[in-house]
Amino acid sequence: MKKEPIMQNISLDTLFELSEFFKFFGDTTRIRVIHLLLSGEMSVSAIAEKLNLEQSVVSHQLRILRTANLVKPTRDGRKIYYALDDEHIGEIFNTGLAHILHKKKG
Amino acid sequence: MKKEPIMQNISLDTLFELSEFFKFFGDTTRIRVIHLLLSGEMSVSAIAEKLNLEQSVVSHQLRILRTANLVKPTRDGRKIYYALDDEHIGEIFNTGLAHILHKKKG
DNA sequence: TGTATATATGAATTGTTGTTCATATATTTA
DNA sequence: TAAATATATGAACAACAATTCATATATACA
Repeated sequence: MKKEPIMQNISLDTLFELSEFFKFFGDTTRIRVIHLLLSGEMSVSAIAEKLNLEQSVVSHQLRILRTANLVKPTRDGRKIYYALDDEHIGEIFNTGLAHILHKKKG
Repeated sequence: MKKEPIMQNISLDTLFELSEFFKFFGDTTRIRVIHLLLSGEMSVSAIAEKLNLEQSVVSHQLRILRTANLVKPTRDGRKIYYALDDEHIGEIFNTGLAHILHKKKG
């Protein structure tokens, strides 16, 4: 089933927000974090270790994602576990991924 | 029907390409151009006029989209008409838009 | 062939963004 | 309460990206 894209009237504001939203996916570090969290919540240190990144880098990027409500933190003792906040995120990730993989095949 | 995001093993390279891909949507000018082209092909000058942007701004951004094969040009006389090259683009645009609109409602 | 029109491009500038490093805050435990 | 651990944050720096302006190229037409 192929959906025809139908253009709606979308305000400048909404288009701006949309581009801002896509920006969150437009960085390698953040997309790797998002990818990791697709399999479940994880602590900051675990993310850093798994992705082989400095703790500070991960914290900075998590703050950006958290501020945008893409991830949400839960404290447990001194660890803070981050999880994806929105169900749509996986969908967007996968749609983009499908495109990339489709193009790879040619 | 809600799809559970299932994490696959994705190479670092692919994740990088994915973030690069999302970058194209992460700019107001480009997302406005993409939005416009969802309704069909359009010449450079028509895009510039419709979006109230300098011709040079539009050309620069079109080059970026063209290089990434997101749009394709067709010359007719001295006008060049640009169209979205990939069917996925509308899908990705709409998925992001759905997210934005969903959040607006709260 | 010269002029007008449509688009593309290069260089300079400016604004933005990611990382690094140092340090601060919060929590646990000795 | 002091030390250790986990995370967050601010400032500085470097890399990058978007716009502007000037100009180049390509096509059409008089």
